[in-house]
Amino acid sequence: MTLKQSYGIGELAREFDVTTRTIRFYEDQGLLTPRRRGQTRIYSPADRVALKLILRGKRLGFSLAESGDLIRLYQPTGDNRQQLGALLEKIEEKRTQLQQQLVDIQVMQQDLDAAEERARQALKELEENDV
Amino acid sequence: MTLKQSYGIGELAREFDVTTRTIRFYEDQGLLTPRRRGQTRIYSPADRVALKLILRGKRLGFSLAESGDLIRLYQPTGDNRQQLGALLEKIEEKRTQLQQQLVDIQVMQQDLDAAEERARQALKELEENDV
DNA sequence: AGGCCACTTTACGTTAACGTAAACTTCCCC
DNA sequence: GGGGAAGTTTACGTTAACGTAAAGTGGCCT
Repeated sequence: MTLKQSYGIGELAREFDVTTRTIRFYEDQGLLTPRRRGQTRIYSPADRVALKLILRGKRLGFSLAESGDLIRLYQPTGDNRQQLGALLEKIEEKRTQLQQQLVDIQVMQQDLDAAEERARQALKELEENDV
Repeated sequence: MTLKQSYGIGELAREFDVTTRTIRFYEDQGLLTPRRRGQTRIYSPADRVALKLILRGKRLGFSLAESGDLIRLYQPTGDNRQQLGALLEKIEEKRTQLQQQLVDIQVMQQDLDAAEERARQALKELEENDV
């Protein structure tokens, strides 16, 4: 048994812990493109991947527009040289941004280490005064 | 010659490339606490560090409230056990979040690698049709 | 048939994080 | 003493990313 090949909106909502409103909003923004059965939305595995990308982007502070860019980086569009060039530029740009974020995270982690150390030290001193 | 020990608002704005409006807004939110000379704001090195923290936080998608938490992690407040405990919890929480972000970044970097590879491949095929 | 889901559309409301404009004060310079 | 330049307060405006309500549709169960 391989992957499921279609999903309902409630199903996705539960899986990723977002509201159906949110999912429909992303469609409004052009980030998801479900087909319809009657008037009901049916989502493909590609839509599911896109949603996953969006939420990952959110955790990193990306705007929906930025996540839209990322999604498009995946869609192998019949491209000419112009577009492929622009694409490579965008990729490079994102790479730079991610690098910066990596550095930011590392610095913050060190800051947290220091803060924890100070807190533990303060606790220790309280203990000693207790004795 | 050591560090400067006070800064003007315009000075900070230029250094960090934000508007003075933004800096005053952060003060409104309780994230900066400049003293005054007359009616003019004078910022301490601590304020400058706080501002740096805020902007780093922004690059990682933190809200101002979250950055406010981080700033407070630095201010060695005369603490009792209760507060120190809560502090250590907060630190642990942030740590977890940063870990998740690290993973997210790594996955995205791999995705970018794949996207770049595909783009380069598409370019190559265009070249070959040109010959 | 009645009822209960899960789904739909439409539309107005909300919050965060500033932008933008207007109308001052202060200081410095010529 | 007139005019920038940089600072200030007050206040309304704006954008992104949804929340929230209202009213309707379609299936399935009993």
